Amino acid sequence: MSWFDDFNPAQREAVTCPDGPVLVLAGAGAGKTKTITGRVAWLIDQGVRPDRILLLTFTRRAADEMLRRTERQAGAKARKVWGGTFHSTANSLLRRHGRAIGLSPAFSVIDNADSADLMDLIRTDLGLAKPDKRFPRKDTLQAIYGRVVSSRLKLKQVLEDDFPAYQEYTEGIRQLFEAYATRKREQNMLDYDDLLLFWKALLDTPGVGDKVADLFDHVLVDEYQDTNLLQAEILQAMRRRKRNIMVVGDDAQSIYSFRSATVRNMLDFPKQFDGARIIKLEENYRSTQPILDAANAVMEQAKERFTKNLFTKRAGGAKPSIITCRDEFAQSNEVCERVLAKREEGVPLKHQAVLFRAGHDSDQLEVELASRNIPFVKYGGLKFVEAAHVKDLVAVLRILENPSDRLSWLRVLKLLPDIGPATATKIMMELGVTEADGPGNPLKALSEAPPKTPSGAAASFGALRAALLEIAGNADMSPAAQVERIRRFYEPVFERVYENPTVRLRDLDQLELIASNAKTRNKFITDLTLDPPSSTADLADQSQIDDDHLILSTIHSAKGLEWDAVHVIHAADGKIPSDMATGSEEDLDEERRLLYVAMTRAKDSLNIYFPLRYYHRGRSVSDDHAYAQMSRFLAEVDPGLFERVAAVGPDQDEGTLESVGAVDRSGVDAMLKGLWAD
DNA sequence: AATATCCGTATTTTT
DNA sequence: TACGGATATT
Repeated sequence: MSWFDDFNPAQREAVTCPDGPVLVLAGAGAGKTKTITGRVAWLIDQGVRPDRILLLTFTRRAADEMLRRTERQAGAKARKVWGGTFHSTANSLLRRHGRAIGLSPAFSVIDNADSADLMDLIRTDLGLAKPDKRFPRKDTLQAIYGRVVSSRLKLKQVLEDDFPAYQEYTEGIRQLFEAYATRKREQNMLDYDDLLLFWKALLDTPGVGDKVADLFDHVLVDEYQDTNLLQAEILQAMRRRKRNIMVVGDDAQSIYSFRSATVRNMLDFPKQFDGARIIKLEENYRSTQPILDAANAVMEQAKERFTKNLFTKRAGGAKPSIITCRDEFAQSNEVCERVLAKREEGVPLKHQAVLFRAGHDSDQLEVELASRNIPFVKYGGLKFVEAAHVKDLVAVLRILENPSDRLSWLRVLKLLPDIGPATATKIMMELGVTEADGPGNPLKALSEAPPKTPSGAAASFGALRAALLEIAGNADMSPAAQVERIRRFYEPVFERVYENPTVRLRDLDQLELIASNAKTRNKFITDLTLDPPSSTADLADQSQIDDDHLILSTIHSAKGLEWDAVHVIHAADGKIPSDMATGSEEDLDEERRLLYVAMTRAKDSLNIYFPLRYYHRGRSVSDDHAYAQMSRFLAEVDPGLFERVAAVGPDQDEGTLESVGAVDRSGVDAMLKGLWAD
């Protein structure tokens, strides 16, 4: 078998090991993807049915990439492998088998923002917002809830550990969460946490649980260090009869603890799965030794340290550079220069990436790239589906899909003039949009007995009604056509509600474009929440994207990827580590791992930039600025591991007028005096 | 009851 | 800053 030859002994062991639990510890660049895809291909080759293999990955994109690679080795039948994220797998399983636990297959999936809105609603309904003002706000509630579910800890414990300021509201919060769960159940809605929770519940249900678990002969899990306790429990339940499971991960690359991911899952795996075989992949095939040396040095300072150092047989290579820039503008300039220089050396743009901590860290660079006509695609930090206007339009689709979805009704109705929460509630009552999924049919009511509305809202309510009824009465309408039809109602409304309609209008175009790729409305809505566009390329007209383009990405979104040349920007204290994450040693260690992940994405060339000065953006034209320190993670390692460079950027000193002629204050003085004369 | 205005505060990463 | 939330106004 030809593809089989270029595995090293450890990889080969992982690929061909016999049935049973296996833990693969794979350092950065050790051929993790290759090993997993090799394993899947090998299993298929051994006669395992592809549709009985479950491959759990971190993103939809990773799953697609792996299946594509498996296909090369095992042929087209590899397409039948179940691949996806925990959440998307839960979604599929629950749509098929959810009836067994009283879940209608048409359930809708809500994102964190919707979940927070619903909690906010309940908070008001229960009167919890009133008595004092320190009751947690909706986003905090959402965070607490997610933490309780995914860490499997008690509410009391979570509040004590992570939200001590709210401990006195424990009872109120508990009440609210109970009501929240009930409402979701009544309205047939699942949030992200529920997807996992219900999957677990399905597995725990006598009779059904075993059947679901037995759907798969083999389960493989990528990026295991970034799973949470609930996910580990799901895996245990999935594998209680057939114990064939392989998990692959690297404890040094765990960067999702904010989502309750815990490396404990990796450490405990041998306990959870008795007799687990442990295989270590330590040889790095990606980076040059100087890059690895620097990355290892950064990790050495971690408080808690697991991994041994990575090594490579790749000889030579330049030391990574740390480039000190005068300010952010100089940084952008320097990145552009170096990217272009690399391209001159023969490294195409798409084999280069610029990485950063937060989505907006690339804003200034994007301006510079655009002005120089350097094409780029950005991954991560996209807020497309969270934008209010996108949510508005999707809410109309949600109403059509699930007419008892009060949250969406409320959102849409409140857009209309003279309709606020009170009137909206009244209208919902008239339509029979009940809490419970009752016998009433709101759309039928809308058609037969239109509710009374304030006179100011009459016209736009009529437009909404027409759109809803037309789409509901036309079963053949494609998702894109539905979006188009809704826009006819929405755009006039939207121009009244939002300040800058023109910019936002483009998002609606993009939404329509995405809809045109969807088969059904339900799938469109679900995909939008479960697998939202993750890059600017997902949003752009494909023909508009240059063949060769630079990659911009948050470090989180860069996970698992590699490039010839990597440029890490904003390596300043306050950015990496983020100011928001310097509270505890654990937080700091995670930020450190983040930098480690960024550095180990590089194959041949690694440039790390940090601006000395940050201007306070905003208000006046003053030159308010603060000086930054180099990231503490870099400052504390042996300077000999890096090449240090200073870049001042383009010359900004253009001379001042004062130096050109004589000084004349008389005009200004007269003007100032004149201000106060009557 | 809806909307305009003001004030204070959080501010990241993603399924 | 920009946004959410509380208060003032229509």
